[in-house]
Amino acid sequence: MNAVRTARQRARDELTSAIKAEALRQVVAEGPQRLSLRSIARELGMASSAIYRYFPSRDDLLTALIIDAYDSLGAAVEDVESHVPREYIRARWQALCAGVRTWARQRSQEYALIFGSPVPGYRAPEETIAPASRVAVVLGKLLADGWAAGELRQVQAPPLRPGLAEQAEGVATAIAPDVPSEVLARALVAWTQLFGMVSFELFGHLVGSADPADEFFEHAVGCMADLMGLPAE
Amino acid sequence: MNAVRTARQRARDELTSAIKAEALRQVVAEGPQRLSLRSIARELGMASSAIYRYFPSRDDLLTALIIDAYDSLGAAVEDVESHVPREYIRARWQALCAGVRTWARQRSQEYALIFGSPVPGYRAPEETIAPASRVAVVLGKLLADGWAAGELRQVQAPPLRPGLAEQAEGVATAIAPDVPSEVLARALVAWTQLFGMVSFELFGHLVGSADPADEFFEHAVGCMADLMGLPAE
DNA sequence: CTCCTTAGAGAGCAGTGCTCACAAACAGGA
DNA sequence: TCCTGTTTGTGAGCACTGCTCTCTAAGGAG
Repeated sequence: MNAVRTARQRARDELTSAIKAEALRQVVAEGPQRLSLRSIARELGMASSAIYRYFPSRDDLLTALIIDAYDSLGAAVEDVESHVPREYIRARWQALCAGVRTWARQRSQEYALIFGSPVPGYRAPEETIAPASRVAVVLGKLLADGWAAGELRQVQAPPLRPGLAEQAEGVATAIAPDVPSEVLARALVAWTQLFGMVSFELFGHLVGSADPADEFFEHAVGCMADLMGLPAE
Repeated sequence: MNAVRTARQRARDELTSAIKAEALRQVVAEGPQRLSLRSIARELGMASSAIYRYFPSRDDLLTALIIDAYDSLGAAVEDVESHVPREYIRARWQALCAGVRTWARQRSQEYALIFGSPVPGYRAPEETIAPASRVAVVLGKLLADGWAAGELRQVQAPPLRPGLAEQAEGVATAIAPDVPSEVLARALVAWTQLFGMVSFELFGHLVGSADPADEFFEHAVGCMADLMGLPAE
């Protein structure tokens, strides 16, 4: 194994990403349904069977795209959230939410790839876990900061059943040390609300009620901030 | 046109539902991806081209399944909710939520059909709207009852921007007359939370945090009940 | 009984994912 | 430098898909 990659390895890397790029192009243009290995091969001027030297199956190609999508979303959210001064906890939450929504609207097919219905029989492989949790990590940090600064208001809510308390504890130790499980349980509620709302907007379930969804989105983000006890501003 | 259906019409109706039944069987067994007109035809002992006398395309068959799924969900939720005494507003909300979740877990492929990513290029046709709103109607009624009985507590929340107020007003006149738009806006938040949570559970996004999700579900339902100002019990 | 509509059959088209045997190109050791 | 084993790319081929077309054979209404 050499630090200088061989010509073969370089070519392989290049073709691998060329295939992914063309695959992504097709998914964006026509949705994952119509992603076709043969047409990728055609576009790249190679035999369709050659693709299989790079991805063992169509599903594996899709999985690669999913990982990239998770990473892209994570990076986008990290970016917008990082531009908010650390002490403005609520603004950081708002930035996180806006980041998710903006990314989702700009790259709806990739969003659908991650948060839409999983392909039947498809089990998310190990390697999706880390990129998938990037956004959650941002939320965890923001809560930890708020808690450490003593800025999280007490919120009246149902007490936690022991199993849930334990689960929340587990999440805490993973991404938000010291934050009480009551807060994390409610954060999980806010979390599912956020993605539920974005999914509904993108998948057309808000047509006829809150579409366009800009103001509704802002309102919901505020409600959830209150639910988590984030400071007023 | 006769009240007595002709033999031909009877045969058509029967075959239409036989096709749908076999299609549903396949979707449940292997997911919508693998639904194949040819294998339906094979299973029914007919030529594949004959299917097209009943459904102009594969997508149309899927649309028919989607409508059935909406109706099935609506009926299930209406049923469990109707067994709760009318005056227990909070219990009715809990029943609604439990009904959605139970149905979703029992018929996850059909749930994915409705709330998963829509097929690209697919626009929900007119005829899906009515069955799609059955569950929403249940929620609307429950809120209207609570409001009429003066049981909805005031909840402190961000004020509504004019556009959202108008949208909420529209929803109100459709399914929950007289209920103030503030309440309905928050109900929409609860609504998206509910389906976001169920989707996350079904699609595996809670693995590693709140899985199994029973207690988390109960907690979230309670939080959302509070958000809407539903009475304590 | 006639005539028109409709249901079904079967061949065929263009496309798919994926496999396999084969031939080049490459990489590293002798 | 040659030689050998591994990688890459090829093209034919299999079994399948959605969908269209033409043709035949059954209803059903007058």
